[in-house]
Amino acid sequence: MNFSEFNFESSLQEGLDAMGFEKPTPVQEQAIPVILEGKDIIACAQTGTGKTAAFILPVLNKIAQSGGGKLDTLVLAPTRELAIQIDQQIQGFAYFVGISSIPIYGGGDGVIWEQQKRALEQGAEIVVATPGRLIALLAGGKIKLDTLKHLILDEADRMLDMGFSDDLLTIVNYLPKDRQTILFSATMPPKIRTFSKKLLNNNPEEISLAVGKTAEGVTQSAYLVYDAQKEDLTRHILKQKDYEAVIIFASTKEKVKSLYKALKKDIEVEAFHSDLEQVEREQIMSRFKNRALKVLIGTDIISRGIDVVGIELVINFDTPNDPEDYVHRVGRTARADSQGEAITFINDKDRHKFNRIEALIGMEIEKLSLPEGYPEGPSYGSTATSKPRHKGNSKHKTKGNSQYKNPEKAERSPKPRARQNVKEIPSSNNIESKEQATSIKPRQNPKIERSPEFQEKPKNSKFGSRKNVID
DNA sequence: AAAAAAG
Repeated sequence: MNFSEFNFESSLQEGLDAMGFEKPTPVQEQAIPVILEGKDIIACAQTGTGKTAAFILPVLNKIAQSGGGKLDTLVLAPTRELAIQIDQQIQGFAYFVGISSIPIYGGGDGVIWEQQKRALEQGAEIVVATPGRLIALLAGGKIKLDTLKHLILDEADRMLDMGFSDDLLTIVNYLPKDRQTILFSATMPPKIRTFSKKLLNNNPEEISLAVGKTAEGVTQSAYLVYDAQKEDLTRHILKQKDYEAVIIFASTKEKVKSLYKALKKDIEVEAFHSDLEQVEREQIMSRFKNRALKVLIGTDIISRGIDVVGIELVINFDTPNDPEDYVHRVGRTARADSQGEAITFINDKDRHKFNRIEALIGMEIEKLSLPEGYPEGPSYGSTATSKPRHKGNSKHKTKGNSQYKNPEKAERSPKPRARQNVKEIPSSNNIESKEQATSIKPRQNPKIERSPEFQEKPKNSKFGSRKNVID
């Protein structure tokens, strides 16, 4: 299969040639003909599969055929970063067909707001938006969507999880009934099905690609640790290699902030979460994408979709609450067939969460022994307060990052251990006392200082020779 | 149970 078989307009095909796009990914191969036909579509596909190109290429082709000049397509995304990124990718393709796209999202201190208003006045065929700001614009009559032909919902499951259901219905009320609706979702829970009935026409085409799978190029492993050991272990891991691009995920904004404060003393890191100013978010993301920043600590705001080429290591400082989030976090690495590493910290309370993750991805992830000199972490198969639990899922092991691998521990089936009743690390333990000392330090101002050299604009991806697996 | 998104 080759892109040329879709019979795109010559300008679009030339663009694809110029960008080095030859073979469509599976989701592109399945979705593009359906969208070209004009049918509504529900596509179950994960990030990293080339989703953006899958929906935008056929849409661009249709706009090019119609001559453009009118607002034609609305793309909705759950986070601002995702909206920005989708817009940039669209611009990369749209350039070749003389079509324009603008991003619409909140935050930004009025500056971004002004830019967005100006862009809207100039007009564009495609708008990529987060729901809140778009509704504000619609309500204020600043944007008209009555010429719209295509509605695309990206990460629909996430948007519903985030409580956007009502917002989406509000937006849809502003749209013509006679339109094509394209829904992408990483998962297909009943909630999405019910919801899609409200937005899509009677007989949408459904396509589904492998879901809940982590990329093959990712070496996954985990440590059983006490919370007090996590920070030190993070430092240890970061020292093992001269990593160029690492994301550390923590489960709350407060955890992200406190880990940031602790690590920034001797490592150049930034924190990424929704409490930051939008300009800071964009600057940090830009630095990270440009490799000016090597280590980023973030909440799940950056777990989905964010495409940074060449992330070598993902550390799950906290076990993700939602098994789907594990797949998404880990999916930040090993993109576009590259290699990557994912290490998850599991504390005593997170064991059941991790079991659910292993069930979702259908394999057991190797539990590594803590490095030399570290006190023993919690045991996996039992808790201090309950009877030892059997761990049924003794499936095949993943290949290990054998750096700290203790074969004896990795291979044996978990069983109650001599130390299993130790609830916390003994107070004589060095790590424990050191960690506690850091954790009771007074809060610092969460505002981040920026030096002027980091004020550069995001890199334009327009002419980048990016592969078609970005989304 | 927490994350994000409109001020």
